[in-house]
Amino acid sequence: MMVRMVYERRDVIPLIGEAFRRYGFEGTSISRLTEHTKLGKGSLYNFFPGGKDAMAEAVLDHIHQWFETEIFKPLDELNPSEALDMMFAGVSKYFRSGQRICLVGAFALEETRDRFSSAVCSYFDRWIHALSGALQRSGMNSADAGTLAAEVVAGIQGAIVLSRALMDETRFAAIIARLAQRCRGG
Amino acid sequence: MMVRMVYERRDVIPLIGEAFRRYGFEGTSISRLTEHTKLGKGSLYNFFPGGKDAMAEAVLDHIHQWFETEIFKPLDELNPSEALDMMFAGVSKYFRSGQRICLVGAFALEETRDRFSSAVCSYFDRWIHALSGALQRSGMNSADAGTLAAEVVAGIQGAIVLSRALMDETRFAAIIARLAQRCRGG
DNA sequence: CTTACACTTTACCGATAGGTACAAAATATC
DNA sequence: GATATTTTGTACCTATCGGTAAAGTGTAAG
Repeated sequence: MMVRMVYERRDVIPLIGEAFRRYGFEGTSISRLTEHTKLGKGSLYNFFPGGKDAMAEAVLDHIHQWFETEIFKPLDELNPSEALDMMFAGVSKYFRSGQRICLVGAFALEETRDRFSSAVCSYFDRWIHALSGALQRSGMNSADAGTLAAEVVAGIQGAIVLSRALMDETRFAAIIARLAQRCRGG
Repeated sequence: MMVRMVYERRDVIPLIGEAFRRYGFEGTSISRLTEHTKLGKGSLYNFFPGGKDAMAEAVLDHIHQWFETEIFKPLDELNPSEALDMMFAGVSKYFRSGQRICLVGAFALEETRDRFSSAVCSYFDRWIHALSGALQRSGMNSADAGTLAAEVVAGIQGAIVLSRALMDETRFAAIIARLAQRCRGG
């Protein structure tokens, strides 16, 4: 077994993710990634023999894992009220009040959706079902919980778009607050 | 004055817009635009001496004009209930139940936002204010109307993201229906 | 018919795209 | 320390990128 190196595959995935966030999938060139990761082309293709597509796949998987442990699992297992607080606080921090985009949402809007459709689909599907489950455990009936869950997940995506478009972080916070309120039955 | 030709500048703008929608700004190459518009490179640069940026600017302007006459003006001038119906019906048709993306929203997520920030910002600003005005005329107080307007515009953007991610048009319709219901005070 | 101008076609430009080849260097195993 | 394996740097490949130049073609006004 090798001793932990400064740059392993798993260390470079978040850096690639940030580059995709900033420039989009098409707008991120390999040479831009070498600057951003401080890794040569050879190293990049050594870690990701599948090229840019494989990098995107790895990034999407990494994101899904983060949400799985930080958001989805708590929604499944914790008591609903606590889990909902955790979710809204978690996404506000993760998306930096809308200044950091949701890469999965951005991919859904691009042509790249077709290339990574299963990753994109499973992320949102998992989120909605986890949220819907928590809402049901908090006393909501199944149909209402499903509708509200989809509404909330969509609302978060929309809040990112809007706060970035208007370059106003407070928009994100305001919309998130309203969504949280409605989950509490307001 | 010249006789109306088959391809004028204004005829080609929607075609360029559709290409941007499908492939994104970075993903749309000039050669792809020549195929999509059936115009040579020379013709394109004759119509848009500023290149791809000028094309995007023209497309954004064209979109804003469409919304101005079909959505924003009615919200300003018609009676609120009628204007709201028109808005929800209009966007559902325009975005083809989420299968056709909002280019302005997509630009807000990309790096291109910085290049076209004023067009992106004014589009959403205008929409929110027009909607807020209609909601106020329907009896809502100013603060609530402003909050709900932002929520609805964000919700529409989120509905596009979600329905595309899940490849399910019915999601779009369901979320739009709920947003409409809340505008009617439900 | 001629002149003027709008439009199109074609060839071309340097830069950069994603990707490969391969030798050198670093590291791990024995 | 010798050997096997990973990791890295560099040079290189073809294709395409956005954009330009200029000659040619069509149309319209005088």
